[in-house]
Amino acid sequence: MNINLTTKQFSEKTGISIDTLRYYERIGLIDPVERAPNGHRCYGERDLRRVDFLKRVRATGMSISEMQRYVGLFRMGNSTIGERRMMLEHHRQVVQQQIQELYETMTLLDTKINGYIEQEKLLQSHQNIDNLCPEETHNNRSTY
Amino acid sequence: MNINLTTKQFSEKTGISIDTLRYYERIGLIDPVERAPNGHRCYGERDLRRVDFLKRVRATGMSISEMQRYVGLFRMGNSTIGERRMMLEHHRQVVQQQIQELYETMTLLDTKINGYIEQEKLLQSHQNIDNLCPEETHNNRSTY
DNA sequence: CCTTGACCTGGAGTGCACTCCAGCTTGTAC
DNA sequence: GTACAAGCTGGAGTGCACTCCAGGTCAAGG
Repeated sequence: MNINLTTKQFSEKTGISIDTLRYYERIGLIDPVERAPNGHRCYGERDLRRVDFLKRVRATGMSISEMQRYVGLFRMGNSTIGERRMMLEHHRQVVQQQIQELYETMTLLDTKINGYIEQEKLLQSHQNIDNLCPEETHNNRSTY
Repeated sequence: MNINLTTKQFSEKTGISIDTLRYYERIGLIDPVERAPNGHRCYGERDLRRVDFLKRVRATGMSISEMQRYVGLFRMGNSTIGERRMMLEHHRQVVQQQIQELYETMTLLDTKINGYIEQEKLLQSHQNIDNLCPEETHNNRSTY
């Protein structure tokens, strides 16, 4: 079951660029990757699981330095489990808030989209009567 | 009903820093704000509505250049309504995907948090029997 | 043997979205 | 009347998270 991927393969599999992978290794987000005899990196399952995790938290707004802190705690062993749990609980809250905000924005977008659809209909009908009241079609509400 | 706010008041009301407000004006995201006789900015309702909108889409990941494009279209009048609607529809999709991703991450976080809680309990009980099997408490799974 | 392409390293460069600064004017409080 | 906060401008600086680059090694194919 052990996988053994080249940098390129691993990059394609994770969707993270080669440069970013090396960067993550440099700054300690992933442990030094195993090397083939020729010095080339040899990514394994462990790396895949870790990068998947990092990718998820990164994509949901955890900063690099926070991730570094988390990984640092992980390396220190069991004594830091409480702290790690607290970090994840904190991030969970952040994620929760983001979801809230996104829903609110989606509602706003729906309202605006519907407004635009209405305006488009109106413009259509005004066109049909040969643009008799152009000023009426120029809805100059100040809201974007 | 007309409001008339100083830069500072407006900044506090919108939660956007003074510098950012002036920056948004500079790059055309908001129209030149009215001025008091002394040259100081005088933010009104129109600005408030617009900034609120910008803030929302910004917070949900629309880039500055996209916002500039949208605002540019707005300025061009009714002929761009279709395009604006399409932009908002596109952003709606982006928002939708973000929500999806956030939910998935939340599930992951919950799993991890519960795992940590279990481990904490285990450590607790091992401590109670005076750490007889320390290697067992050192759960060395390779996943962060 | 030579080219091609994937990989390596350390370090420099990039783009985004602000954020800060110097040097100025203006308005209010003591 | 003088301190002091708040405002103004144009331009420079910052921090983040990558991303690119020069200059090199190595392995396989023609």
